[in-house]
Amino acid sequence: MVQEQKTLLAAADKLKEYKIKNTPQRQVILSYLMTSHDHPSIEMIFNYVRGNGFSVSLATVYNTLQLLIDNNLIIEIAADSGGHMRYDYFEIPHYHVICVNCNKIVDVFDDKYKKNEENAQLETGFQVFNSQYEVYGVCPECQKKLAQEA
Amino acid sequence: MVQEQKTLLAAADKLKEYKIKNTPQRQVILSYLMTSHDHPSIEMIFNYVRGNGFSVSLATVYNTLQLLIDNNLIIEIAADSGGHMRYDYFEIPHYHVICVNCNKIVDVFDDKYKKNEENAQLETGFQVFNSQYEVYGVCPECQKKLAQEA
DNA sequence: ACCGCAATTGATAATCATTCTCGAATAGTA
DNA sequence: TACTATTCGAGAATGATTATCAATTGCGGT
Repeated sequence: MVQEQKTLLAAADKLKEYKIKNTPQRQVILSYLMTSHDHPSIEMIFNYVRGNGFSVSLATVYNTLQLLIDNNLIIEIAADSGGHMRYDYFEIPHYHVICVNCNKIVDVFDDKYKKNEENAQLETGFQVFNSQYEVYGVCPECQKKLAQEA
Repeated sequence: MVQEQKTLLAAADKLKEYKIKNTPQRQVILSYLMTSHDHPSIEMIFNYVRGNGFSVSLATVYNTLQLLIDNNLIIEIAADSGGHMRYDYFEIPHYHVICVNCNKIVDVFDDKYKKNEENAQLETGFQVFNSQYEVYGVCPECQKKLAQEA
């Protein structure tokens, strides 16, 4: 069995686990997010699904992503400059370091930031179920580029 | 001197400090963000400025906010459901606890989350200059409401 | 205090991401 | 296999954001 089929099955299992009705579109979108680490935009997801021989419309991509967000399977990242939302499968807690120059997003698998959730709950009385940490800076490549220009 | 005038002067000082050219519109917008703690949306800011007898267009509100963001004077908060961006003066580090039901935003003045910036820099080689932490949950009021409905 | 000019404003138009609509297709169940 | 609620999708509608550009204005230099 080729790798591609395995990840499709993994996605199907995950959908079943969350009691989300399975469709080819949902399977492909989720499997893409589960295996790729490129924090794709809506457009990238749309192109990926069509590029792999599945039919899909933009409306379906939007609907599916919202559904996965509501089920806490994925998160939405606001990559500020450029203004496009990006999406990320979020089984393992991690945070994002974002380059404000080229919008690259790098994962850091460290869940220390999650410890603040407890405190947030105590301070505010909110019933907390998730949190997100994002760091802004300039990536090594852009540091070089910007130094040359100056 | 009335309070309102004081905050306008404070905003003017801040603009000078950051070498941003002073205009009435910028002064009012910044003073609003500096003194209000209601994390306003674009629309709220627009209405506030007009409501206080200053002329302004939406384009100017957008431009001014982007300028203040670029100067790290304010930050943009993605209040997910509803999808409207909210803005917050950010001199004193704090994080936001957001109600996913009513979109209320509560400040928690605790900068422990900022400690992760150092690690992010080490892990990724990025030159880090800022970070943002957001917690998602249900506020006490909405907890009651949702319990009653069930 | 005034000049000159680069920067800003603002009304409106243009753009473009996202949501809506609703008939057709489909998944899951019995 | 048949049934029914759900989902899909093409295109239209919406609405937030950005672009345009002439008129205005802030401000450093004189």
